[in-house]
Amino acid sequence: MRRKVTLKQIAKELDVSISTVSKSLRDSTEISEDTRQKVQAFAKLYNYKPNNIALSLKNRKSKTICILIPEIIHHFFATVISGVEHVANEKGYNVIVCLSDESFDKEVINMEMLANGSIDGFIMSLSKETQQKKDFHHISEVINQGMPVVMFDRVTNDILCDKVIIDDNLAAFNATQHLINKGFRKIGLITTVDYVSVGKLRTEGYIKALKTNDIKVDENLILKIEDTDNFESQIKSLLENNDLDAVFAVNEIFAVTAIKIANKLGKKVPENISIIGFTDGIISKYSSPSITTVSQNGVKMGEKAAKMLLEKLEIEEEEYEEQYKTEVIETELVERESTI
Amino acid sequence: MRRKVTLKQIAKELDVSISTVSKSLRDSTEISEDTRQKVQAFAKLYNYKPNNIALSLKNRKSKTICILIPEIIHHFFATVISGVEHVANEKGYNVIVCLSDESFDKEVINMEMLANGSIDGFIMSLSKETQQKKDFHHISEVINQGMPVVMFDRVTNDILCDKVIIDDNLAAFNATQHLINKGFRKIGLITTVDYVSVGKLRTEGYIKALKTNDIKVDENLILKIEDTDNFESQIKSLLENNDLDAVFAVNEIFAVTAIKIANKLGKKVPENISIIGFTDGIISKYSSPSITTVSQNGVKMGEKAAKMLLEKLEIEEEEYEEQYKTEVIETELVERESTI
DNA sequence: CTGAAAGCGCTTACAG
DNA sequence: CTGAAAGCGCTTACAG
Repeated sequence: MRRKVTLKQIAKELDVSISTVSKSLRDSTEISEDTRQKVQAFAKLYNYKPNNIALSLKNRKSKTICILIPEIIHHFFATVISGVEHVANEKGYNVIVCLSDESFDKEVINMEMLANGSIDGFIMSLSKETQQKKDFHHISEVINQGMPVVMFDRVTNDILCDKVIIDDNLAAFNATQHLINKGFRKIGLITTVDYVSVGKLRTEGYIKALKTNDIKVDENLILKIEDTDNFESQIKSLLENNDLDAVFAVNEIFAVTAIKIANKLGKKVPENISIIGFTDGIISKYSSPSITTVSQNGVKMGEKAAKMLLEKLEIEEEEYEEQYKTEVIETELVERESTI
Repeated sequence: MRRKVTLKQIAKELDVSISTVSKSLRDSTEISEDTRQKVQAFAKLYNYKPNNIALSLKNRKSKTICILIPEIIHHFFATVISGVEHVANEKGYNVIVCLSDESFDKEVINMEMLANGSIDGFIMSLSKETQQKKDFHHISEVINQGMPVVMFDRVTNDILCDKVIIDDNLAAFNATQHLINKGFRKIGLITTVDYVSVGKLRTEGYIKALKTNDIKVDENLILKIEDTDNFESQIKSLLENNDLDAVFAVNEIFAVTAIKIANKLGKKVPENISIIGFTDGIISKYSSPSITTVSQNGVKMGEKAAKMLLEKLEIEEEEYEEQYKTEVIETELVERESTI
């Protein structure tokens, strides 16, 4: 077991100063061709690699960014990570992934822990609990310290920073309009409780589409799910008690569950009831029937968020101006087998 | 925008030495109650947090580990990350997630980049390309430097280190035996090419089960898929050209695709053909019919791997002995609707 | 062309 | 009880 070699050791071996070694390795013209070659050869032989931590301390940046998300099991977040990772790696940045598990406390702890030099910036999507509490002090604190933050998907207007979102309202409007265009009027909505920002926006888009088409909004057709553990029975009641033409679900789990329950109730999808989901994940793709869905393009969101963050990190402090952008990523309706 | 406060600044403000500040904050008994309180109050007011990077450099450890995986989009890997993250966070460690994208080069670059002080240890699953090349020098190099590595799932016998695996052979044997017990004899296998270690082991388990039950192994019923882009047609031929009773697929994508194709060919699952998959992911759970599958328990694998790694990290260098364990995580057959 | 010094932000053995 | 010094591993302005 041979420990990593340091500049100091090389200097000692070669009987030169540490400065000379450092400069030689960085190809400084200050150093004679001769010494440079000697040092470089030696360094190569011993497989010298500069210590990242020392560099971080010296440069006051870690070349590492953090993506802080509520859950990794959700396919959407996994795709975002994938997008972030690619852009970051390309620019020589590492990515720390942190999970808040939808908990406010964990979100705070994670941010405080990493904001002390470990990372250069955050990409984050709010936990449910944070959205509910509307307490964002941990985020504004980090921003106040001069650390850039990019929020995506679950964002808040209470914090000024770069954001990457989709137009949830419009996407939901379009999905609903698509169903209306097929001639449906009794369209159910399976959504989340209102404090989840994207759920609320999607609900609004649905309502707007109905109103635009002079369809009366029937609260009985709107199911707001709070608890992700036991929502099957709620969906069952919705489908049982209302003779729906179609359903718009704000995520793919709700959509696929609706299909399963419809089947059990003897309603064929899409013959008897059409279903549209949200988020183009593997469930939608591999479900039978495969699910027509609003494609959210997590990879693109991640890439964009990473690009925005790195841009902020790369500009010199002097020319830094506080100017925040909100990028809206295009969604598209992917038609599959769950709609006629 | 107010920068993070340092010991130096506090020292200056309070007109004491940096050492005194440092000791006060660490509650050293060397310091008078008075100074201690004064310093602590001031630090709290200015929200002082020690700089992680400086601590890392000083302590020669970063309290960060890396999980290096081929893909994050695969649900299995996402669950492993989740397990690793929980255990690590509990012990005050951060987790860097790196993706090799199944590429040998990316795996090497990632490891070399992080092995220089950024992290204290690796948890990893080999990329396909690495398994194919059988080139593991990057891993042995890291281990030689004294950095602990824990491999999981896709491991190799060529490297001595801690490992967390499932008994792929046995799990496949059991799954196949389950089908045989139902009275099936014409059982197809959809697997990967042999250089993917787990694919090979699962293939062997399948063959062993057949042989144990005196069923002739028919190579025509074994489909080895190399390219994940275009395997539908291959599965289609398999199902079309052979009147199978059942299919054992080594992952859930293959399993769900088999179901879809069977449906299209007019074969009902499970009435006409039973299907068992591998990896208990969301696809298996939400597919219609839901899929009977070998549950791999990624969370548990991740937790175990993290525990093993942290254990190595926490023991003192002196008492460190090179002793490697291979933990086998139990699998279980989750019966659902795709088998009779 | 080479090296000593200062510094990034911290800790700690040692001196006073 | 307090502080100066050395050190973690590096870079770089400056002196010689």
